[in-house]
Amino acid sequence: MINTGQHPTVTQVYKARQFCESKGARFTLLREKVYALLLEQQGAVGAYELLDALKLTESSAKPATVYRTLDFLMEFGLIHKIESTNSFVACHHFDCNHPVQFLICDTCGDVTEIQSVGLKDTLDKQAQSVGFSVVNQTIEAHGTCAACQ
Amino acid sequence: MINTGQHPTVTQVYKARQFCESKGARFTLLREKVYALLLEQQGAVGAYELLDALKLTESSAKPATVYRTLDFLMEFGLIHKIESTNSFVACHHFDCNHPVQFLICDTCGDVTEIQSVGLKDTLDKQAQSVGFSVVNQTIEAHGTCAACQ
DNA sequence: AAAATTAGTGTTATTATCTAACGGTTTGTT
DNA sequence: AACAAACCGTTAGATAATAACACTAATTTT
Repeated sequence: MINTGQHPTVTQVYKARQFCESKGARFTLLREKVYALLLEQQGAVGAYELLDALKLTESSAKPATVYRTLDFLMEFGLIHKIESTNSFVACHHFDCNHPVQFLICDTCGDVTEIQSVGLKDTLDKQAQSVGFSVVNQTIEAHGTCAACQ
Repeated sequence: MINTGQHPTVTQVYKARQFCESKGARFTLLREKVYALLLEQQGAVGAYELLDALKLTESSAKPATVYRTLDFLMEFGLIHKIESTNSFVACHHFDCNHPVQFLICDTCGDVTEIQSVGLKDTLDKQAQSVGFSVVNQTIEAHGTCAACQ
């Protein structure tokens, strides 16, 4: 790690660039900006909220701009979509290949990512037992986080 | 069970009416129609697809009509929303109070409901271990069903 | 280096999903 | 009968997402 002492977002963006380039994908300025914006958010953000933020430095940004960029970032696992709220969160450990589940606090909006292999396997096995082969999972829990109780 | 020998939908609608009325809720004609329509579908249906079907017998139906009705049916557990596809499925065992997870076949569109208490508990415990208290869960697996393999 | 190909972006338009608000009607309660 | 609550019709609009096409930048091939 070269960027020791940098602002967390800077470090994370650097990691993301390395990661993308190592896979032969281009981490363009637009992609960097969107990823950085998501990193700065606490909780998940809708695409249009993100669009508004992006417009501050990219006046030409339009819905398609954002959705295309989000698609790219999702494809490489740099961000995740929260299906139950149609919103997006940055992922901090795209490099390891863990399953993903979310704890979404309905009070403060905070989103915690957990990576339970056990949970994933349990669902896979349940599916297997009825002959269903799982390609991807959506596991999201809504409730109240520790801080809000 | 009084309706022995009836068409499955008829029986199920009857059960739903009993269930709602036992809870002091009105199972109106509109609600019955929407629930029956969902029962007849295989797989999940979007609200607008449902709206089109409903219009055949309820020409005044509008988006709000459908969404209000879906909200009611969800509140009483007669149907479920599939968050990852913004669509809806009828539930056949609203009377028992099991957790719900879905297996969604991306090939044929079929949706299988499973009720794994173990899966629910596993997620609850994972959440608890970080002080998060779960109110409701969204668990959906996409992949290929037995018939499509 | 030029040409060809691929990937990325700008832009316009449109579709899909969902909700707010208000008024009238039906149902249940006092 | 009067009242309150729940339900539905209707209009309007908000929010979420995609299609299609032209143009530009990067990469690969020749």
